[in-house]
Amino acid sequence: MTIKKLKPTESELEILQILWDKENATVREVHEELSKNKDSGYTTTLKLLQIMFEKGLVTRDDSNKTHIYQPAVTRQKTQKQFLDKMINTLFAGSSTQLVLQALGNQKASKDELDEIQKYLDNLKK
Amino acid sequence: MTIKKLKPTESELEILQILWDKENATVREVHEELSKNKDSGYTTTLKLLQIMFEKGLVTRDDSNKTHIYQPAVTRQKTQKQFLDKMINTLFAGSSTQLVLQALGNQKASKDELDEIQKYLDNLKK
DNA sequence: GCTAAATTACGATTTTGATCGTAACCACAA
DNA sequence: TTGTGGTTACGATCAAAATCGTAATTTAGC
Repeated sequence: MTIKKLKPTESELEILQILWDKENATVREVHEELSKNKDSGYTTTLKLLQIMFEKGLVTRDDSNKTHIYQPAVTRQKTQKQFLDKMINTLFAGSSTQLVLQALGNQKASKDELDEIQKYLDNLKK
Repeated sequence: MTIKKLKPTESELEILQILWDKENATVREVHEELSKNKDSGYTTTLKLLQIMFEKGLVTRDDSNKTHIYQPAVTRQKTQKQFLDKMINTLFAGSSTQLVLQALGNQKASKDELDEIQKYLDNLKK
């Protein structure tokens, strides 16, 4: 069970986001969605998906002419992967620091804060 | 005063970390520190610092033969920059999600949890 | 079967980041 | 003066990622 430590690139992350949201999608669908934020050609998107397939980041159903892609890595695992990395390279290994910074940076609603609070209480047992 | 939105690369971040810790440092000092984790040549570190200087990520005192480098961007601002980016590309814009994930991933000490709690209380006013 | 439209496959190019080799430079001591 | 050790400057190379152009393939409609 060789755990492949493949870190998606920036572009691959954008595509994963779309696939996570849609569950699955064709190249065209992914491309349409991508086009809202950037403008690169259709074949670029295609190529990226092909590369991601080779890397094992996505799977695909190619039984029909138009292939259908699905994410092969979970949102959660990927989030964790990047969070850990970030904690190490930017927060000197302290997740607490990251949390404090995140809380300070963004304005969270009362409900959200409550949710965090609840989770905290739970953690502290 | 358009602050250039330069995103440090992975390698540049490693160097910034060192400079933030040391306040300032020579190329050799940075290189020594870097060498603990990776092994690349001295001139590589030098080149990186020169590029970072051109980008405005660091300043330097070159009044002496041995130049002394200082960070030109703050740890805080850089952390925020990457956090925001991450929240957008991986957490669908929800900082709360990121916080919960971070709290779940890493084990924090009682003291740290208390600290977060305190901060939370403060936020909720 | 034949063509048109859409798709995939694939190679080539471009860009960016990281790495290094070598020359030039400088200070100091023998 | 000359050489030595440590430094900066700079170009070249290497690797990875992103982008695109074009050919081949497939399917549907005639």
